Amino acid sequence: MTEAVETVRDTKDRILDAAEGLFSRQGFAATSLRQITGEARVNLAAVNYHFQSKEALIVAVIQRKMGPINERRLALLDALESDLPEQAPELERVVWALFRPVFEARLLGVELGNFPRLMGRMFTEPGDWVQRVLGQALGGIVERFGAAARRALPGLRQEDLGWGMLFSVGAMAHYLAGGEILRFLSRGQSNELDQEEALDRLVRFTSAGLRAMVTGREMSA
Amino acid sequence: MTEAVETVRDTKDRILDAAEGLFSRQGFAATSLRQITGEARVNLAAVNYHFQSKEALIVAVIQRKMGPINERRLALLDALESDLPEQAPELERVVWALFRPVFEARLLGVELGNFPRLMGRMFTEPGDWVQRVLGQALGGIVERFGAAARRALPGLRQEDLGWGMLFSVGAMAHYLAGGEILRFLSRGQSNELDQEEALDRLVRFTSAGLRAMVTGREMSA
DNA sequence: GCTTCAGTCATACGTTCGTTTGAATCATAC
DNA sequence: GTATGATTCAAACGAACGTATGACTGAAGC
Repeated sequence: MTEAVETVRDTKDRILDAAEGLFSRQGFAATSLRQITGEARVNLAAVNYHFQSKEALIVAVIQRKMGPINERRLALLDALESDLPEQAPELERVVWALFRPVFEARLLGVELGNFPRLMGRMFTEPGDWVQRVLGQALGGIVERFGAAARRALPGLRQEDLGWGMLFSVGAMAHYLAGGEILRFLSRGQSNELDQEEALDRLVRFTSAGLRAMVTGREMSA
Repeated sequence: MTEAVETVRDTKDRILDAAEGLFSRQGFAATSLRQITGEARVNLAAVNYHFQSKEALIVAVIQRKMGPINERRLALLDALESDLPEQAPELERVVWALFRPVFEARLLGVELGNFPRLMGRMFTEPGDWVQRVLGQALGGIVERFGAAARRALPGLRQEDLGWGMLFSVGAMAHYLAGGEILRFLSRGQSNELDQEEALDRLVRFTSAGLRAMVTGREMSA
């Protein structure tokens, strides 16, 4: 009985879900609307009806999950800072607040689904406008977490922070997007993708890397 | 006088050069053969004549630069190990030998051109067969450098190494592929892309991260 | 000087792409 | 029950895709 009725919300969400999964596995350019509507079992024209274009669909896919993730990030950082109002929080805790929301299976009732892997792809996805959407969505996040990191790590210059963030985001994105390559690099020794262990490892790796970015500033040559 | 004669080598290389640049900027799927032949100023059919297909062209683009890079990597590592035959080389030196060839402007007479950026993209590129080409090209490298890293870092388990390599490759790939995002993350403070500084930063970041992967191995619950 | 053959060229093939159209279908309100 | 507005549907659009074809070009071999 329930399956006979398919509301608009069903259709839009089914499109978004199918698109998210296919984009994460194949990338934006290599995924056709016919694949998406086929997997979502909706009519081809539904994409251009509910969204206006393929490009707008991509933006919708990103924004649906990116907003809640960023809210959660800020909430975690707020909690950290109000926990010890006087002193700066430990660097590991700041980094943890940045990465944790991406690893959470459920997020304020929002299933992440295939979004983490898609998020990993986005950062290296070609196309100026994808980068623009990403930059717009991350603007405030970079500012807040950058300030927190510099408070947690005295001596870290703005320039050092930029490099550290670049590498950290790369490490995260690569893990999230990584399919077979993890198993390959570790030669089968790594355990199956345990989210908690992965988050812990990532936090430790990037925190140590960030610390190594602060230098005594001897003139290099 | 020189421009009137265009040999086969000219044509094949012009295709490879144009393809490398376009692939690195747009990705494989989003780049059409007409774009490539247009930029290379050769006939459309030349691609399917000199290479058999678009897919084979991609493989050719990758292998042209990947081989020399890996040879150079092994040469640098050999030099390191024969330098101090008794003791293990410092971790930073091992990591340096792994990354340095990608950053070198000239490499055994081979111009790297747009390949570094393409290399950054490849790791997150969708498509099973791209991953297969990559894995095949990197097999020996992972083995040799993994062993060297474990000798440089006693206590680093195979599992730890797998995670560390995953994050390290991600950091490298993200920097190489990164276009505007570096300037964005650093809020305009970072200097222009200075290859030497970038390599130094990357080595410091990933070495510190790798060191943080070795743990006392208390059962994590 | 004729043959040979690797290379280049314009052109077209069949397919798939994103998008559009207009009719059919449905729930809701009166 | 009939009108209304939103949604779904099959079908088609023109454009762009990767690939294939066959004629043309030019230097090398004899």
